[in-house]
Amino acid sequence: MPAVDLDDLDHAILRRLQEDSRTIAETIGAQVGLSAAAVQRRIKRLRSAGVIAREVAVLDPKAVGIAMTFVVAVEMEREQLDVLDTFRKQALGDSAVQQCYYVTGAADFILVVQCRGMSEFDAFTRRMFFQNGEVRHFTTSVVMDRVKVGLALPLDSG
Amino acid sequence: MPAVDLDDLDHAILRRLQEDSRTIAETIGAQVGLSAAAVQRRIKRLRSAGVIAREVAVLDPKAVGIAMTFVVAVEMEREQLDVLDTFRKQALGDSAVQQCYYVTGAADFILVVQCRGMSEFDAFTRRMFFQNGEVRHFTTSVVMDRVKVGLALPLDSG
DNA sequence: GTTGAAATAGTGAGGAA
DNA sequence: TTCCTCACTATTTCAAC
Repeated sequence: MPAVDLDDLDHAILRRLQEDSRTIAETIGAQVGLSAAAVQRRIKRLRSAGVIAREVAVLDPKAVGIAMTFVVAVEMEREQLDVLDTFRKQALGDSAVQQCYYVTGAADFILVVQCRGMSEFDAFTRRMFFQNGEVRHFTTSVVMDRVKVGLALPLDSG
Repeated sequence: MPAVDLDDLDHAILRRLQEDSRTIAETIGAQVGLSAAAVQRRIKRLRSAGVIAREVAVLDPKAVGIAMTFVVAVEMEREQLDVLDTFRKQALGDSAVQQCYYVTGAADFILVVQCRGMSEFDAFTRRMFFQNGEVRHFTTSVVMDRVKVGLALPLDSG
Protein backbone atom coordinates (compact mmCIF):
# COMPACT_ATOMS: atom_id res chain seq x y z
CA MET A 1 0.00 0.00 0.00
CA PRO A 2 2.04 2.96 -1.20
CA ALA A 3 1.10 6.60 -1.01
CA VAL A 4 -0.02 7.19 2.53
CA ASP A 5 0.12 10.89 3.11
CA LEU A 6 2.07 11.75 6.22
CA ASP A 7 2.51 15.20 7.66
CA ASP A 8 5.47 16.51 9.60
CA LEU A 9 3.99 15.33 12.89
CA ASP A 10 3.73 11.80 11.57
CA HIS A 11 7.33 12.04 10.44
CA ALA A 12 8.42 13.22 13.86
CA ILE A 13 6.54 10.39 15.54
CA LEU A 14 7.98 7.82 13.14
CA ARG A 15 11.48 9.15 13.64
CA ARG A 16 11.12 8.62 17.36
CA LEU A 17 9.66 5.14 16.99
CA GLN A 18 12.43 4.12 14.64
CA GLU A 19 14.85 4.97 17.43
CA ASP A 20 12.84 3.43 20.25
CA SER A 21 9.47 1.85 19.71
CA ARG A 22 8.85 1.77 23.46
CA THR A 23 8.72 5.53 23.79
CA ILE A 24 5.36 6.27 25.40
CA ALA A 25 2.88 8.54 23.69
CA GLU A 26 3.16 11.20 26.37
CA THR A 27 6.90 11.63 25.80
CA ILE A 28 6.48 11.82 22.03
CA GLY A 29 3.66 14.29 22.44
CA ALA A 30 5.80 16.57 24.55
CA GLN A 31 8.49 16.55 21.88
CA VAL A 32 6.29 17.14 18.87
CA GLY A 33 3.73 19.38 20.57
CA LEU A 34 0.74 17.05 20.64
CA SER A 35 -1.38 15.47 23.32
CA ALA A 36 -0.72 11.89 24.29
CA ALA A 37 -4.12 10.85 22.98
CA ALA A 38 -3.44 12.43 19.61
CA VAL A 39 -0.09 10.68 19.38
CA GLN A 40 -1.75 7.35 20.18
CA ARG A 41 -4.36 7.93 17.53
CA ARG A 42 -1.72 8.63 14.93
CA ILE A 43 0.39 5.63 15.93
CA LYS A 44 -2.64 3.39 15.69
CA ARG A 45 -3.37 4.78 12.25
CA LEU A 46 0.24 4.31 11.14
CA ARG A 47 0.15 0.73 12.30
CA SER A 48 -3.10 -0.19 10.58
CA ALA A 49 -2.07 1.65 7.42
CA GLY A 50 1.04 -0.50 7.29
CA VAL A 51 3.43 2.42 7.52
CA ILE A 52 4.73 0.79 10.67
CA ALA A 53 5.25 -2.69 9.29
CA ARG A 54 6.48 -4.30 12.48
CA GLU A 55 8.04 -3.60 15.83
CA VAL A 56 10.99 -5.77 16.73
CA ALA A 57 13.69 -6.28 19.32
CA VAL A 58 17.25 -5.79 18.10
CA LEU A 59 19.75 -7.99 19.90
CA ASP A 60 23.41 -7.39 20.62
CA PRO A 61 25.28 -9.91 18.46
CA LYS A 62 28.11 -10.31 20.95
CA ALA A 63 25.70 -11.03 23.79
CA VAL A 64 24.20 -13.98 21.92
CA GLY A 65 27.55 -15.27 20.71
CA ILE A 66 27.41 -14.05 17.14
CA ALA A 67 30.99 -13.01 16.57
CA MET A 68 31.15 -12.63 12.82
CA THR A 69 29.27 -10.88 10.05
CA PHE A 70 29.85 -11.45 6.35
CA VAL A 71 28.67 -9.73 3.20
CA VAL A 72 28.53 -12.21 0.33
CA ALA A 73 27.96 -11.40 -3.34
CA VAL A 74 26.53 -14.36 -5.23
CA GLU A 75 26.59 -14.93 -8.96
CA MET A 76 24.25 -17.57 -10.32
CA GLU A 77 25.04 -19.91 -13.16
CA ARG A 78 21.97 -18.97 -15.16
CA GLU A 79 19.50 -16.21 -14.64
CA GLN A 80 16.46 -18.38 -14.90
CA LEU A 81 13.33 -17.66 -12.95
CA ASP A 82 13.18 -21.03 -11.24
CA VAL A 83 16.86 -20.97 -10.36
CA LEU A 84 16.53 -17.54 -8.79
CA ASP A 85 13.36 -18.51 -6.97
CA THR A 86 14.96 -21.59 -5.51
CA PHE A 87 17.85 -19.56 -4.19
CA ARG A 88 15.46 -16.97 -2.78
CA LYS A 89 13.60 -19.64 -0.83
CA GLN A 90 16.86 -21.15 0.38
CA ALA A 91 17.99 -17.76 1.68
CA LEU A 92 14.64 -17.12 3.34
CA GLY A 93 14.78 -20.42 5.14
CA ASP A 94 18.36 -20.17 6.37
CA SER A 95 18.62 -18.53 9.78
CA ALA A 96 22.22 -17.46 9.18
CA VAL A 97 21.02 -15.21 6.36
CA GLN A 98 20.05 -11.96 8.01
CA GLN A 99 19.46 -10.08 4.79
CA CYS A 100 19.19 -11.03 1.13
CA TYR A 101 18.88 -8.64 -1.80
CA TYR A 102 18.33 -9.55 -5.42
CA VAL A 103 20.34 -7.00 -7.36
CA THR A 104 21.49 -5.84 -10.76
CA GLY A 105 25.16 -5.64 -11.67
CA ALA A 106 27.94 -8.19 -11.48
CA ALA A 107 26.26 -10.11 -8.67
CA ASP A 108 22.77 -11.58 -8.62
CA PHE A 109 22.30 -11.69 -4.86
CA ILE A 110 23.94 -9.91 -1.97
CA LEU A 111 23.66 -11.55 1.43
CA VAL A 112 24.40 -10.40 4.95
CA VAL A 113 25.28 -13.49 6.95
CA GLN A 114 25.63 -13.86 10.72
CA CYS A 115 27.71 -16.66 12.21
CA ARG A 116 29.23 -17.67 15.52
CA GLY A 117 32.60 -18.24 13.89
CA MET A 118 34.49 -19.27 10.80
CA SER A 119 33.54 -22.93 11.01
CA GLU A 120 29.88 -22.02 11.06
CA PHE A 121 30.37 -19.80 8.02
CA ASP A 122 32.20 -22.63 6.34
CA ALA A 123 29.23 -24.90 6.92
CA PHE A 124 27.00 -22.14 5.59
CA THR A 125 28.94 -21.82 2.31
CA ARG A 126 28.78 -25.57 1.85
CA ARG A 127 25.03 -25.86 2.23
CA MET A 128 24.26 -22.60 0.47
CA PHE A 129 26.75 -22.46 -2.41
CA PHE A 130 28.71 -25.63 -3.02
CA GLN A 131 25.73 -27.89 -2.57
CA ASN A 132 23.83 -25.70 -5.00
CA GLY A 133 24.91 -26.47 -8.54
CA GLU A 134 23.49 -23.23 -9.83
CA VAL A 135 25.89 -20.95 -7.94
CA ARG A 136 28.68 -19.96 -10.32
CA HIS A 137 30.72 -17.82 -7.97
CA PHE A 138 30.61 -16.00 -4.68
CA THR A 139 32.86 -13.44 -3.05
CA THR A 140 32.99 -13.01 0.70
CA SER A 141 33.71 -9.81 2.57
CA VAL A 142 34.42 -10.24 6.25
CA VAL A 143 32.95 -7.43 8.30
CA MET A 144 35.53 -5.87 10.61
CA ASP A 145 33.31 -3.10 11.89
CA ARG A 146 29.54 -2.73 11.81
CA VAL A 147 29.80 1.04 11.42
CA LYS A 148 26.08 1.59 11.04
CA VAL A 149 23.41 -1.04 11.35
CA GLY A 150 19.71 -0.43 11.34
CA LEU A 151 16.58 -0.48 9.27
CA ALA A 152 15.63 3.13 9.82
CA LEU A 153 14.44 4.99 6.74
CA PRO A 154 15.07 8.67 6.00
CA LEU A 155 11.91 10.71 6.40
CA ASP A 156 13.29 14.09 5.40
CA SER A 157 12.64 15.51 1.98
CA GLY A 158 16.29 15.74 0.93
CA MET B 1 29.45 -7.01 27.52
CA PRO B 2 29.73 -10.39 25.81
CA ALA B 3 29.08 -13.76 27.39
CA VAL B 4 25.67 -13.48 28.97
CA ASP B 5 24.48 -16.99 29.63
CA LEU B 6 21.05 -17.56 28.21
CA ASP B 7 19.01 -20.70 28.64
CA ASP B 8 16.50 -22.15 26.20
CA LEU B 9 13.66 -20.12 27.70
CA ASP B 10 15.58 -16.90 27.09
CA HIS B 11 16.20 -18.02 23.52
CA ALA B 12 12.52 -18.74 23.01
CA ILE B 13 11.57 -15.35 24.41
CA LEU B 14 14.16 -13.57 22.28
CA ARG B 15 13.05 -15.40 19.16
CA ARG B 16 9.53 -14.15 19.73
CA LEU B 17 10.61 -10.58 20.45
CA GLN B 18 12.76 -10.51 17.33
CA GLU B 19 9.58 -11.26 15.39
CA ASP B 20 7.33 -8.90 17.30
CA SER B 21 8.48 -6.90 20.28
CA ARG B 22 4.89 -6.04 21.17
CA THR B 23 3.99 -9.61 22.00
CA ILE B 24 2.67 -9.47 25.54
CA ALA B 25 4.29 -11.49 28.29
CA GLU B 26 1.22 -13.63 28.79
CA THR B 27 1.29 -14.86 25.19
CA ILE B 28 4.99 -15.62 25.33
CA GLY B 29 4.52 -17.36 28.65
CA ALA B 30 1.82 -19.60 27.22
CA GLN B 31 4.16 -20.58 24.38
CA VAL B 32 7.25 -21.27 26.44
CA GLY B 33 5.53 -22.59 29.56
CA LEU B 34 6.13 -19.75 31.97
CA SER B 35 4.00 -17.29 33.87
CA ALA B 36 3.60 -13.78 32.51
CA ALA B 37 5.48 -12.36 35.47
CA ALA B 38 8.42 -14.68 34.93
CA VAL B 39 8.58 -13.75 31.25
CA GLN B 40 8.42 -10.08 32.17
CA ARG B 41 11.25 -10.49 34.63
CA ARG B 42 13.43 -12.21 32.05
CA ILE B 43 12.71 -9.56 29.46
CA LYS B 44 13.69 -6.87 31.92
CA ARG B 45 16.90 -8.71 32.69
CA LEU B 46 17.65 -9.14 28.98
CA ARG B 47 17.15 -5.42 28.46
CA SER B 48 19.38 -4.30 31.31
CA ALA B 49 22.03 -6.86 30.38
CA GLY B 50 22.13 -5.36 26.90
CA VAL B 51 21.13 -8.58 25.16
CA ILE B 52 18.13 -6.65 23.86
CA ALA B 53 19.98 -3.63 22.55
CA ARG B 54 16.95 -1.72 21.36
CA GLU B 55 13.35 -2.04 20.31
CA VAL B 56 12.45 -0.29 17.12
CA ALA B 57 9.65 0.27 14.64
CA VAL B 58 10.32 -1.03 11.13
CA LEU B 59 8.62 1.04 8.48
CA ASP B 60 7.35 0.00 5.08
CA PRO B 61 9.67 1.76 2.57
CA LYS B 62 6.92 2.15 -0.02
CA ALA B 63 4.58 3.77 2.48
CA VAL B 64 7.09 6.51 3.23
CA GLY B 65 8.06 7.01 -0.39
CA ILE B 66 11.37 5.19 -0.37
CA ALA B 67 11.29 3.48 -3.73
CA MET B 68 14.86 2.41 -4.19
CA THR B 69 17.53 0.51 -2.31
CA PHE B 70 21.17 0.31 -3.36
CA VAL B 71 24.13 -1.74 -2.20
CA VAL B 72 27.35 0.15 -2.78
CA ALA B 73 30.88 -1.20 -2.44
CA VAL B 74 33.38 1.57 -1.77
CA GLU B 75 37.12 1.44 -2.29
CA MET B 76 39.18 4.12 -0.63
CA GLU B 77 42.26 5.77 -2.08
CA ARG B 78 44.44 5.00 0.89
CA GLU B 79 43.80 2.79 3.85
CA GLN B 80 44.80 5.34 6.43
CA LEU B 81 43.16 5.49 9.80
CA ASP B 82 42.06 9.09 9.52
CA VAL B 83 40.71 8.60 6.00
CA LEU B 84 38.66 5.61 7.09
CA ASP B 85 37.43 7.38 10.20
CA THR B 86 36.32 10.39 8.21
CA PHE B 87 34.31 8.20 5.89
CA ARG B 88 32.84 6.33 8.83
CA LYS B 89 31.60 9.56 10.36
CA GLN B 90 30.23 10.73 7.03
CA ALA B 91 28.26 7.50 6.65
CA LEU B 92 26.97 7.73 10.20
CA GLY B 93 25.74 11.24 9.64
CA ASP B 94 24.02 10.64 6.31
CA SER B 95 20.41 9.61 6.69
CA ALA B 96 20.36 7.90 3.29
CA VAL B 97 22.89 5.39 4.60
CA GLN B 98 20.89 2.69 6.30
CA GLN B 99 23.80 0.38 6.91
CA CYS B 100 27.57 0.68 6.64
CA TYR B 101 30.08 -2.12 7.08
CA TYR B 102 33.85 -1.81 7.12
CA VAL B 103 35.08 -4.95 5.42
CA THR B 104 38.08 -6.88 4.18
CA GLY B 105 38.46 -7.84 0.54
CA ALA B 106 38.34 -5.78 -2.61
CA ALA B 107 36.11 -3.13 -1.06
CA ASP B 108 36.72 -1.14 2.09
CA PHE B 109 33.14 -0.26 2.88
CA ILE B 110 29.81 -1.74 1.89
CA LEU B 111 26.78 0.51 2.20
CA VAL B 112 23.06 -0.09 2.03
CA VAL B 113 21.49 3.15 0.81
CA GLN B 114 17.82 4.15 0.77
CA CYS B 115 16.57 6.78 -1.65
CA ARG B 116 13.29 8.13 -2.98
CA GLY B 117 14.55 7.80 -6.53
CA MET B 118 17.49 7.95 -8.89
CA SER B 119 18.00 11.69 -8.60
CA GLU B 120 18.26 11.41 -4.85
CA PHE B 121 20.81 8.62 -5.22
CA ASP B 122 22.68 10.77 -7.69
CA ALA B 123 22.87 13.55 -5.14
CA PHE B 124 24.02 11.01 -2.60
CA THR B 125 26.91 9.79 -4.74
CA ARG B 126 27.98 13.36 -5.31
CA ARG B 127 28.16 14.34 -1.66
CA MET B 128 29.45 10.97 -0.49
CA PHE B 129 31.91 9.90 -3.18
CA PHE B 130 32.77 12.56 -5.73
CA GLN B 131 33.09 15.31 -3.19
CA ASN B 132 35.34 13.07 -1.15
CA GLY B 133 38.82 12.98 -2.70
CA GLU B 134 39.71 9.83 -0.84
CA VAL B 135 37.21 7.59 -2.61
CA ARG B 136 38.99 5.73 -5.38
CA HIS B 137 36.10 3.77 -6.77
CA PHE B 138 32.59 2.60 -5.99
CA THR B 139 30.30 0.03 -7.57
CA THR B 140 26.56 0.29 -7.27
CA SER B 141 24.10 -2.60 -7.21
CA VAL B 142 20.47 -1.63 -7.61
CA VAL B 143 18.19 -3.74 -5.45
CA MET B 144 15.35 -5.24 -7.47
CA ASP B 145 13.91 -7.33 -4.67
CA ARG B 146 14.43 -7.11 -0.94
CA VAL B 147 14.17 -10.86 -0.53
CA LYS B 148 14.91 -10.88 3.18
CA VAL B 149 15.39 -7.83 5.35
CA GLY B 150 15.78 -7.84 9.07
CA LEU B 151 18.23 -7.67 11.93
CA ALA B 152 17.23 -10.91 13.57
CA LEU B 153 20.08 -13.08 14.78
CA PRO B 154 20.14 -16.88 14.79
CA LEU B 155 19.84 -18.24 18.32
CA ASP B 156 20.11 -21.91 17.50
CA SER B 157 23.30 -23.83 18.06
CA GLY B 158 23.83 -24.94 14.47
C1' DG C 1 18.73 -18.41 43.02
C1' DT C 2 13.84 -18.73 40.28
C1' DT C 3 8.92 -19.18 40.24
C1' DG C 4 3.70 -18.11 40.51
C1' DA C 5 -0.14 -15.39 42.53
C1' DA C 6 -1.90 -11.23 44.00
C1' DA C 7 -1.75 -6.30 44.43
C1' DT C 8 -0.10 -1.90 42.71
C1' DA C 9 1.29 1.25 39.23
C1' DG C 10 1.58 2.60 34.51
C1' DT C 11 0.04 2.84 29.75
C1' DG C 12 -3.33 2.73 26.10
C1' DA C 13 -8.21 3.04 24.16
C1' DG C 14 -12.54 5.09 23.72
C1' DG C 15 -16.10 8.53 24.69
C1' DA C 16 -17.97 13.17 25.99
C1' DA C 17 -17.69 17.98 26.24
C1' DT D 1 -8.12 18.83 21.58
C1' DT D 2 -8.39 17.85 26.66
C1' DC D 3 -10.30 15.23 30.29
C1' DC D 4 -12.08 11.24 32.27
C1' DT D 5 -12.95 6.44 32.69
C1' DC D 6 -12.16 1.68 31.69
C1' DA D 7 -9.42 -2.15 30.15
C1' DC D 8 -5.10 -4.02 29.63
C1' DT D 9 -0.28 -4.67 30.56
C1' DA D 10 3.80 -4.24 33.34
C1' DT D 11 5.96 -4.16 37.71
C1' DT D 12 6.46 -5.05 42.49
C1' DT D 13 5.70 -7.66 46.62
C1' DC D 14 5.63 -11.76 48.93
C1' DA D 15 5.48 -16.52 49.98
C1' DA D 16 6.99 -20.88 48.39
C1' DC D 17 9.87 -23.95 45.81
